[in-house]
Amino acid sequence: MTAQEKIQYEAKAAVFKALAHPTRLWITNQLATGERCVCEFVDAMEYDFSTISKHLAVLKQAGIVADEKRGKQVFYSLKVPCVLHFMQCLEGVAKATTDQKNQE
Amino acid sequence: MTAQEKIQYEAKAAVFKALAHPTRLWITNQLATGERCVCEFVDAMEYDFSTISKHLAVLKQAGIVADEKRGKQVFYSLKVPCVLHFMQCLEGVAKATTDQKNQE
DNA sequence: CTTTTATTTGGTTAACATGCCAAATGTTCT
DNA sequence: AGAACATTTGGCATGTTAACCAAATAAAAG
Repeated sequence: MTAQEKIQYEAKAAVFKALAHPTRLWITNQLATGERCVCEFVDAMEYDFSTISKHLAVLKQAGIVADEKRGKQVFYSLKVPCVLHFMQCLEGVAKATTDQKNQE
Repeated sequence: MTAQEKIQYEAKAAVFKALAHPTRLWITNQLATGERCVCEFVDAMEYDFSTISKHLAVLKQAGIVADEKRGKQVFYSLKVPCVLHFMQCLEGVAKATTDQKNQE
């Protein structure tokens, strides 16, 4: 593996890492149908404002979402729609692992 | 979010988490063209046998790869090819973040 | 059956992630 | 300007991850 390749894999791994949390995955999925205000996420989840805000910062930093301030509110939107396709593909994998857990 | 949905997102996040490491992403990509023996990964990377083995265990646990012992060696293969498509899609995102880093 | 080869498992340590609270920032309304 | 609202930032406690080394297992060869 060359130094260049290493950088490439690190960059891609960072994107996976940003998505590797149920809350952030849920947020991403919420953006499938269009932009959302931070307040909408907070209302729908049991978490603190600051917690949601930090999750959004992680997604933004990874280049997965974009933010735009309009008035007092901040709206987030999805920059990488292919995440949704991949999530769909994982439907089966996730089912297998949860079934496995239930068996134990 | 219902309890059922929560479980779904947790299961999918677990898959992202398993892929969220440069070494594991590289391993996954190596499997694109077919199965590989553990020893091949160790030869190509600078890491310890045990380190590689643990990365493979993470991928296996997540349902991303399958393992098969043949003789003294263990061969790993890719169970979820759509990971490769997604990695390809991330080409652009990863490039943007590395460019951003270079600018700093 | 002992040695060699291939791989996994256990233990340890340092770095990182997550959630909450409190405080800071920025925007609109009065 | 000052109050009120929406969001971000900093700090802290707790839990998790990643790497190495050493020891354990498992198959094959001598």
